[in-house]
Amino acid sequence: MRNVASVLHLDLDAFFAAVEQRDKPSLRGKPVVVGGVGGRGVVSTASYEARKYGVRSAMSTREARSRCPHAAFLSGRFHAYRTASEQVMAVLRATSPLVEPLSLDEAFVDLAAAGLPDLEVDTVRHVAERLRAQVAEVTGGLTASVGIGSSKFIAKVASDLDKPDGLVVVPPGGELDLLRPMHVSVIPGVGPATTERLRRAGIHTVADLEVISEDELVRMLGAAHGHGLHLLAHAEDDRPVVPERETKSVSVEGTYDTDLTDRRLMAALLTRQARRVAERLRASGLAGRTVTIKVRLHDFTTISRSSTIGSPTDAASTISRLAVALLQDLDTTGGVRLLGVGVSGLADWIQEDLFGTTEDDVEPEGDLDADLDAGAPSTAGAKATTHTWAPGMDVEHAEMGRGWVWGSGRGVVTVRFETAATGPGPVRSLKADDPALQPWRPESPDGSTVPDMHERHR
DNA sequence: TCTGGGGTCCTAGGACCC
DNA sequence: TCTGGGGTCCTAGGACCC
Repeated sequence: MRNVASVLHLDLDAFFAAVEQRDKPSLRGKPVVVGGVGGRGVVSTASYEARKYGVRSAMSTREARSRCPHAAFLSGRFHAYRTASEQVMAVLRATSPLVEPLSLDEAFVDLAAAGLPDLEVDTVRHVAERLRAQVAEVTGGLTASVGIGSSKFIAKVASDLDKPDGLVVVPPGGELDLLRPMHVSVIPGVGPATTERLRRAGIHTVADLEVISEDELVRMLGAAHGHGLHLLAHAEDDRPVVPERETKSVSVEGTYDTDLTDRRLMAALLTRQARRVAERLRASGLAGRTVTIKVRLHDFTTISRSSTIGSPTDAASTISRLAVALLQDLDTTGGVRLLGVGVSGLADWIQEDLFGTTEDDVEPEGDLDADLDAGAPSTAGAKATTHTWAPGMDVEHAEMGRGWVWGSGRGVVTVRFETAATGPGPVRSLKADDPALQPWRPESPDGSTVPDMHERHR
């Protein structure tokens, strides 16, 4: 917690529904529900007109229809939402370099990094009013609710206090007075399960929580959660605003309108999902070692199975083969309502098989593999070297100029390049004799660090 | 015909290594 | 023959968030 109100939280009001109303005037002033429109869909966002009828996020669309039959039910246009979101984030970033998006419609802004003359309440309030006006201007009239406080927690609570289209600044020193009467569920991380456990212990408000010892909370909720809750109950929150967060996993899942019973169909659906995961991994320059499938049975019990391979992959064929194999071990009698595939254990580099022995559905637009094959050193600037290792042999990294080659196993080498054209990133589809090809430089300042991966092969 | 999709973080147990 | 801990990795499940 800071001694000034310098953390801002901005939340776009009923965002998806508001974009629809903006783009289709006939929907303005009317109830609009955006979400899954299929038999098993749920509400993503309800306009304020629809909320009057009790329609809420995460409610099943069926229930929303029964509560508000005359609403417009829309499945959503994510491209439009992303565009609007990017416009808003650009406005925020023009105010401070420290902007942390939480989703398409929400972000924290660190005003301490905004270069303001001071961080007095009046000053930050003016900044917020200006931001809200700019948001409306660049998005064609979308409104946002803003909260400002001495921490993320307080800013987020504050932005909720005067929705929609509101602005609340919590002056430093006023945090506990604000929180004490509130229900424990205002604390981030306190969901239905935690609320129920606390309720059984007679704890309902933040004030109730405040007088419980940390030890007691840790006993009740576990180390991490108990400790975190104890801090937040005392309004102690030093979490920084972090602009970039590393992706940890990529997944695709789907719920089907009728339960699946045909295993061949399930395998085909997993394969299609694996392809989409692979596409997204490649688009982000990522690859991962752990493939996980998720299976939700007819009775809503959810099962996951994972398997981890020796080196990261972004190949649809590898991901789908592992996914389908994981499914084989599962009993799905009774039917499956959801299937999903995910990849985690991500690295931002890729292992190539130089000898072309894998079934890979990657279409190499250039033929980096072939050029590196058989020890053929490639090219200008890159000077790639090929090594062949015997099974079980220790593999060490080999420095090549300012770049690196890694490898493990027989005949497999991992190469990471960067090009003048694309900047850092995997460039597997580039021809090896492309003059733009430069060896990738390790990111550590002294150039001596190699990824952890290496340790595993020794 | 209750209960989405994309994520993050935590826990607990077992394997394995030193 | 018995008896350790500590650390890391992997797996499965659960809570939570938007």
